[in-house]
Amino acid sequence: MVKRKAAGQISSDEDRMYTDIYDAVMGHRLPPQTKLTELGLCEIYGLARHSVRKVLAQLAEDGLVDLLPNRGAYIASPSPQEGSEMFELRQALERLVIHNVAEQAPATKLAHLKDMVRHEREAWNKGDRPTWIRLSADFHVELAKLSGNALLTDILRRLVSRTTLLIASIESPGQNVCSFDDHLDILSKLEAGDKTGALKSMARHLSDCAQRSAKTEEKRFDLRSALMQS
Amino acid sequence: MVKRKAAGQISSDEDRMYTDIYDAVMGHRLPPQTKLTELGLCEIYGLARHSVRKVLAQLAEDGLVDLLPNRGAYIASPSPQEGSEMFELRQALERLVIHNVAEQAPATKLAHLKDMVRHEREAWNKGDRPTWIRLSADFHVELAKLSGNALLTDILRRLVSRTTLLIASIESPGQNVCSFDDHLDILSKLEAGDKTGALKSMARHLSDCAQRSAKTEEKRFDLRSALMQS
DNA sequence: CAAGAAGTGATTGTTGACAATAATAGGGGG
DNA sequence: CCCCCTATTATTGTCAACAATCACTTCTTG
Repeated sequence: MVKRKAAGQISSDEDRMYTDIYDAVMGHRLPPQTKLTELGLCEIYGLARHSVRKVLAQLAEDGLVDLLPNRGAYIASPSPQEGSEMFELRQALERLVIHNVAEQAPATKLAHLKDMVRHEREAWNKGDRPTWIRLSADFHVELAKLSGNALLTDILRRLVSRTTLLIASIESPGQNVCSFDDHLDILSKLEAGDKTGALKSMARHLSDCAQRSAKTEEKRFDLRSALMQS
Repeated sequence: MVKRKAAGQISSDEDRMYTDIYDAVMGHRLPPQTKLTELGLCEIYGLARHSVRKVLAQLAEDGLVDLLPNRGAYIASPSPQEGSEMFELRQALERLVIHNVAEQAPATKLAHLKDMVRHEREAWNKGDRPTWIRLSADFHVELAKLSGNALLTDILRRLVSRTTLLIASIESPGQNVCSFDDHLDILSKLEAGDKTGALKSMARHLSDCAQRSAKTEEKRFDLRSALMQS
């Protein structure tokens, strides 16, 4: 469950709308550039327009939707440029995460993460893609929590959402983009007290993800240019 | 001037309110924990309450005010814990900034920054503390812009605001907390192509700032405990 | 006299109506 | 036949009144 800061109380319906859209985006039932009309969401969730706008603002803040003035809310579609910026940032931030966890976090806390990876694998095996994608993202956020830096966790949480949105738009279901094997590898390095190894594993993991998403975006671009010629 | 993303158009009055409060906080004319009542701000800026609430939400998003449900908006007062978290993050992010600027940015772009530092020194010499603090913060943001990573710039901008708020609450006007000498040092290292040196200068600069703010916060705490005994 | 409870005033949160803007469809001129 | 201009419709942005909540004063009671 995604936590948000106190900014006017949050009704349970608003919370539901947020997570619904989040899940729908991650399961790419809501493809990028889909328009979300306020009135439509009002009817679906029985909320006042004001509340809908509040949730949309939160989604925009987390980078999941783009809010165009006088034109409405659209599911975000990160450009390749933004994609590489995200991963560059994540490299810097998750390096700090690993550093702090390796230095400070007790090994007992890592058990929780191992459970998560187990569930990740289960979801993958069952073909439950939305759950898998969500857990795959949560792994990085939960790891960040162990760093003890709340600010870092919050920023990384948003960044992971955006990254996941990027990945969710990839249409190759056979390819696993953010492997639980990698996650398990990072965990075992941390358990063994091998900080340098953990740093390397994380760096490679992120670099792999970045490359994969960049490649598929390139493919998408080629496809478009191919259509242009016809 | 602080740029914000498109999220419903921004009237010039709303913009003015944002920058006014920003400046007032930085010049510590608005000390932490000061309450900002909506109606008061409405009268001052001739805005509707709705607009005021929108700006307050933005300020909260940037970490300058705390928004307590049903209790109103208060100028934020970062705890020592948050303070150290901020600087830890800035160390990681600004290392990335320096790295990118050293690798990519053309030296000609650095001229602009040199001008800024000049103005910084002027403001300091004139005793214009608000302007100095603002320029001192802007230096880091403008440097981040040269990194070419818009996401990084945006995150760092908020972080710098929060840091500056922390620093602004320090009551020793004689002490310069974020020296332009340091800024100049970083610039010259970058100009000379000395990436390692620039990284070190930046790291030391931030570490100095962190230490100073931590020290004064400790002092404040002592003062409070002293009052408790009376 | 102190502590707690109820009432009052001030402040925030929400709802619905109105205004402004952008997307769409239809018609006239080139 | 295509393009541009205008009218209509749909959607977003803003405003003002209403409801809920909180802070404070006053009154009662042990």
